[in-house]
Amino acid sequence: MSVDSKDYNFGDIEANWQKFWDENKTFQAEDYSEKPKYYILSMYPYPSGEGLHIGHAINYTAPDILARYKKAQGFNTLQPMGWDAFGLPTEQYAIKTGTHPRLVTERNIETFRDQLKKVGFAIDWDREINTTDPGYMKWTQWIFLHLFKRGLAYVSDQPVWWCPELGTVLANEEVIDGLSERGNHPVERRKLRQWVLKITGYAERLLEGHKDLQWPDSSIRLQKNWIGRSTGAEVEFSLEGHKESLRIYTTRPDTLFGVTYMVLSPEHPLADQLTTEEQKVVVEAYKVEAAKKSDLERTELAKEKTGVFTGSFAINPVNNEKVSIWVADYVLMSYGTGAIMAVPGHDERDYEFAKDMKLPIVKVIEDKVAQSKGEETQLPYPGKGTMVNSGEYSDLESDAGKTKIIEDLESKQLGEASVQYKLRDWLFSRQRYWGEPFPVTWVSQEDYERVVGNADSPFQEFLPEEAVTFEAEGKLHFALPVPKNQLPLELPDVESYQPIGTGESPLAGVSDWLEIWLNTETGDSLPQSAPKPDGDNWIPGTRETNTMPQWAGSCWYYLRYCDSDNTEALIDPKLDQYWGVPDFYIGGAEHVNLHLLYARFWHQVLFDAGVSSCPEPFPKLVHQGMILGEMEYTLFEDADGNLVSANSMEDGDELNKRSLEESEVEKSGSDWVLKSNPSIKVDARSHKMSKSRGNVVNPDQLIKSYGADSTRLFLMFLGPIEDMKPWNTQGIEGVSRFLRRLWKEIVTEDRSINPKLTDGEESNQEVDKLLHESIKKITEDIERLNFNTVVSQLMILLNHLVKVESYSKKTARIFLQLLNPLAPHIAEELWNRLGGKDSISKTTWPEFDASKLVADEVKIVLQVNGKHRGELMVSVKANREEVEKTALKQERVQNSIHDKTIRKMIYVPGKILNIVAN
RNA sequence: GCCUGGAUGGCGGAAUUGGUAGACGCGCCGGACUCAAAAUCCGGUUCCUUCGGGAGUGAGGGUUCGACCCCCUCUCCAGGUACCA
Repeated sequence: MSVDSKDYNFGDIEANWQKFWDENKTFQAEDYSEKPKYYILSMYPYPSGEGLHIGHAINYTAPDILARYKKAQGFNTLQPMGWDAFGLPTEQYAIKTGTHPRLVTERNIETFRDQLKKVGFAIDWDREINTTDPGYMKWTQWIFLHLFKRGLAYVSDQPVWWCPELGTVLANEEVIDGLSERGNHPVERRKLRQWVLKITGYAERLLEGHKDLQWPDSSIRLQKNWIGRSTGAEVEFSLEGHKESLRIYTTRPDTLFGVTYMVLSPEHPLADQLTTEEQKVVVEAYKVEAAKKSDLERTELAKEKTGVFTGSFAINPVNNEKVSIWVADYVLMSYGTGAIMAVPGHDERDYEFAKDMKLPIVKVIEDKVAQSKGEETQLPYPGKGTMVNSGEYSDLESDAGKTKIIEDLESKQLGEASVQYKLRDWLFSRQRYWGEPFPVTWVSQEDYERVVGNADSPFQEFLPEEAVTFEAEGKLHFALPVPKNQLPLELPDVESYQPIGTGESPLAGVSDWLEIWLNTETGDSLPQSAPKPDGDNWIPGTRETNTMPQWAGSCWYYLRYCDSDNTEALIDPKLDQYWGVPDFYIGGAEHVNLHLLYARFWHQVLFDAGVSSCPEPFPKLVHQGMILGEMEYTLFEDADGNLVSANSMEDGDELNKRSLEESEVEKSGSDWVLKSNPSIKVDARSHKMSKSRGNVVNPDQLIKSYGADSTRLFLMFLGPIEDMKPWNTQGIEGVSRFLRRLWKEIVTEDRSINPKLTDGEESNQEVDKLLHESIKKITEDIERLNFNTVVSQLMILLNHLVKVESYSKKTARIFLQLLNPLAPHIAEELWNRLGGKDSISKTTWPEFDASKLVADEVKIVLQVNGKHRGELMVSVKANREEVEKTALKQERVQNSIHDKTIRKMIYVPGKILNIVAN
């Protein structure tokens, strides 16, 4: 099995063992194995045309080490791989080149798979999935139907981000500062028919579920903030001269006495009614202006508050005071009730607005901290405190007052406690071709009711309690689910993937697919271009033209790996019982508020539907840090060619940048300066790898020059997996040298095994001790994912082995087992040459022998007043008195204490003796 | 603004419970081998020093016999988020 070579010929060795693993299915996960299961998952890649990135390599190497280690520990490990293959870049490439996206996708996957195999991952390739595969898509659509049936999917004509350049609508998350996340094109508001998923219905569950998750605290906090639960009250304000009342949401009912005006969002339904004749022109103009304003302008730094008076007044329910009602765009329609009570004394935004509009400001909360210092409460004071100027509630503390006011309002039916979330429902449709079609047919009300009335029809399974409808040109359309027997609903082949410009997807132009005759008995369909078949079971229908966003497929892919070929069910319940959900999930922290939240939502629905037996999809989550490009040094020049120090730049300065070589700069204090002119500071930092910056490191190139093992080792040696760390190509020499040294230590010039390796047990005690220390440390470090120190320890061990006269083959084999998770190819090869049968990947992880770790002597560090003053080797049995006596005789200790009196001595057995003297 | 992380030699990083700061590696310096170079091997490498020592983990203070580690204040960097009432 081994390669016939006297040198460390990593190219042949790696190809040989990769083939071996493939052919022997070494890393196949076994369904229903007796062994305990361990399911390791990494976020699957989007197979872009650019191929594998060094970030992918590091992302997949860490879990691969864990997978190989767990396998050696006796687990039935599952490490799968798949493709998140729907998506915009592929579609855009198709538009540009006229190639079918399916073809582009296949090609890209081919490349990615080859590249991943060349890194040598212990993946069970038999379970590979592809979100664009109809056999996969079927179940994505099936899950959508579950959401549909449960009333969690609805259609809404709503303003969405429309990107003219991309010809599509984007989700809030895909718009950053008014520009598209992909491509940085400007976006604008446009109203379009959209599918929306009611993720807000699961907000509470999503928060509750957090308590059982082993996630980084910061990620939990991020999701918590994103969901943004707040508690307060909804309060009714009656309106002067109107029957209706105005409902507002506040988190601070304790400030009700401080209300001096009210604000409606410009889109508020009562805005028109409340506008008096005299104010009509002003309010109308303001509303038009606000509607035109993009969110880009709303989020612009200059947050000057604007607004206009409606001419109407509201009555404060707690004190019957009359307050003016305004319209202002600092109040959002999409949060709370779209209207607020303004308390300028205790809210910064209201304060700012009140100042500008010269509205009254009242203090109703006393800042106790200021008070205790004898100072006045500074307004606006948004904190809690003692209520003042609040009638019968005065002198109560904020929290107590809050509770009491809510109670009183509730008893008078003027308000009630209320919980609000920042989280919005999930805009779930895209106007694209390359995505999952919605399994929905639009039919007339009459036809819909007929289907509903037919208890035997295959449509029944997914009919919602309340019909999903939308109105267009005065006609109401009803959403009929595509029955399970008709899934998957596949994409039609089209000539052009170009957006048709109306905002609708290219599918809207494919009439043979779009307009159908639908059989209400069987669910079958025919294009309307064909004559209508006989019988009144055939009704006309129109398919949904939106497609699902890329998130859809990734919301549940981890379940499919457990049963990737099942055509009858998403997952066999028995396999769900066996594999459950991943025991370990790793991926970028940037997915916390999107993919990870969406997937949790879907999973909870699938749990409710009985598809999964686990309440949460990802019980343990780890993020890997980004790899930055190599350190770059930048020099700045002004327009006249004068050098400018990096720290003295102003924002508005127009400066030319020039890249410098490392040899042109040096460090001075904490700054980097120009060698030729040390008064000029240069900018020194690592940047995110990007094509445009030209600092992308290609893993193929590294593997070609150094081998997959060196590459893997180096990626891990770079630093802790969760940290962001800069790349440094030179550094790979170190680990490469280490593997070459290892090779030469075991294989001699004539291809035989180095004669210094002996048969039988290890007879060198020092070697044995270090070996067992290494087993212990490496085992613990892998468990803690500290792979960088695993590499260090292996280096320390090898350095020692190289130095000693001889050691046993047994020791060498254990070394290879410890190395195997990180550098599996060379480990397999040398294992084999040392006479190992089969594959090292099938061997059991070595255990350390604690008895080998104890030494006869220990080193005691001597300190005087906490300062290092030498060290002492003493027997482990030495008692305190002996150590103290010997220590005091030491010359360096004597020198430091001779003119002082010893006050006390602190002794930590086996570690330290600190003599306190003055 | 708010919420998270983080800051240790020229560089990446180590120090697991408060106990020798700088493991391991890169780079650099010196040496061996070589006609020479590469590769390899050996030694050195935080700073200052009168060679006794002294200083030192972003800055300043505190707790402690003893602090990279705990507490307070501040600076800078990175990420997230932002009129959410």
